[in-house]
Amino acid sequence: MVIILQDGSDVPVFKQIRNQIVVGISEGKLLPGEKLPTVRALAEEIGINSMTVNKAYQLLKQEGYIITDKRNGVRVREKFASIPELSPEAKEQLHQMVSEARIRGITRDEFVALVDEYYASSMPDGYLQGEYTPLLE
Amino acid sequence: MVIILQDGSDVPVFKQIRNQIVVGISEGKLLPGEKLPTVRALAEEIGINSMTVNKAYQLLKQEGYIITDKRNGVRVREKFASIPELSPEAKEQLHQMVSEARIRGITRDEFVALVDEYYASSMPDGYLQGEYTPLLE
Amino acid sequence: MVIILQDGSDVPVFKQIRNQIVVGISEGKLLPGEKLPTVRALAEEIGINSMTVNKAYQLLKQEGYIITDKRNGVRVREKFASIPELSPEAKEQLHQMVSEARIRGITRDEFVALVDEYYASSMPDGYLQGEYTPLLE
Amino acid sequence: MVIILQDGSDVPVFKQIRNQIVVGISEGKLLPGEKLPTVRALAEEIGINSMTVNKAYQLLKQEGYIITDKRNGVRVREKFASIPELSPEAKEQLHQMVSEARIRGITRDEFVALVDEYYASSMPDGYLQGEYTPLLE
DNA sequence: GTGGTCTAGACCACA
DNA sequence: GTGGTCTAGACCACG
Repeated sequence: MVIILQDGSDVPVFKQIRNQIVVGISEGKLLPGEKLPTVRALAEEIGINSMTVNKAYQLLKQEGYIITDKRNGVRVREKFASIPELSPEAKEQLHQMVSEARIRGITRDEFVALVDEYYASSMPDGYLQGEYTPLLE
Repeated sequence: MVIILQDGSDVPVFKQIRNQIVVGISEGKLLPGEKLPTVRALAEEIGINSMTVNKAYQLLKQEGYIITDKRNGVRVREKFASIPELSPEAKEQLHQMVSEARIRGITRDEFVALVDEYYASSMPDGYLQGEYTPLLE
Repeated sequence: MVIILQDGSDVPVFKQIRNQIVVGISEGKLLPGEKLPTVRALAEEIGINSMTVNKAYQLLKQEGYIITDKRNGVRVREKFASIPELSPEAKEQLHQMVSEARIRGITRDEFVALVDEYYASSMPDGYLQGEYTPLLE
Repeated sequence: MVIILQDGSDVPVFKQIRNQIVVGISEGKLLPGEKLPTVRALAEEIGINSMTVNKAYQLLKQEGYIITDKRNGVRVREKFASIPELSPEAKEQLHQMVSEARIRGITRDEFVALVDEYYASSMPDGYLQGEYTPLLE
């Protein structure tokens, strides 16, 4: 999987990495248990400092998306907990997005069509769910 | 309309103000053409530096949500263009949200239910649309 | 409140800081809402790099112990959620400690006496509990 | 006795082994004088490098939990000294745990209940005590 | 002035 | 060779 950094973005580099890996997991571009590049390798590949990659990995680890291990390096978690609620922050964000869409005159159906498009990209229901391994908020 | 600042939020204060005004417009708590408080008045009301309120208003003006008028102060725009596309940033944000929801095991229907809830809060179709006055991206 | 760094300790500096602040909150040496030193000030005070202090603060923030804010700097959270369960890691740690105590011949009563001693140092029941603001594991 | 390695744990492998053996002794799953598997056997059994097992055994030996004997291999110590004090590190750890429990709103009685549970799993008073054979700190 | 991010380069424990 | 920690110094957005 390739990480592509947006140049002038206001979202920090470490978070861009984190975001793209999360999307990758959701869409099956990163398989459960798959090994991720080492901190140093990824840093060199995308031309940034390894501490920044480290920061991204730490965040992903702490959120429960990946597992780091001296023996095996960094790997995508095998199974994810089923937490059928968005975080309050995500809900607020969605609320905000709907408001802006509404002002643009985007109808409910148009909005939902976009949601469906993204759901179509991600893996089928239950693909990642398994034994209880809670994600942190 | 009351602006409520979140205490420990990562969202900058000026953006919190901007966000709440946008939601207010979408949900009819701020009517088209309605006069907003002056920078200084709002700053005093919520107990922050007026530079910060100014920044929020500048952003809202630049995005086309409000209009500043020498005679009448700041007012909500009367009519908004119909731009039936989210901004690329918003789309990417939605993509990201769907991905994270997917990993949590949230189904398409559960997600859409949330969207519907927020659509129910906002004003009916076409409420704000009128003569062509494009929003800036 | 003074932070004292253990020199040859194998526990990382940023975690020592985090630990001492947590104990400080529990024992009332840091009051709810109290302002903590700035990143730079604390770094200088204990003679370490400010990124290390930053790391400690980030951790505390993410665990819900403190609130960082550009306006007000860093402050101890006002109210903590009541989560009447230790984390699985903490339970395992306690299990381990009891096992080692047992081998040393320390009786249950001797062990509990130590627990009581530490409980006596901390603030009374409900001192920090309030509206729901969940701690992260 | 079976050693089970936690996959994504922050606890180093050699320490996980050491910990489980200590708990095993305390709870009678490893009897005084019982022979432990050889380094190579255990390494193969749990699928890790034998250097790592060696490290665990060295630590256990240094702490006085096991005895290596040219003729008989590695055995659990027969009798342990009565040292009715936790190590300073363990005390500090307990202090830390009580502080965090306190902030979560866990009462003294709830905490002690957990301690009792672990004491119930371990062997009765004096089970391992005998002639003076001091543990190293 | 504040927290937050990033760099380049070093060192360490673990495996 | 791996992840993790720390440093010294720089820059940025927010307020």
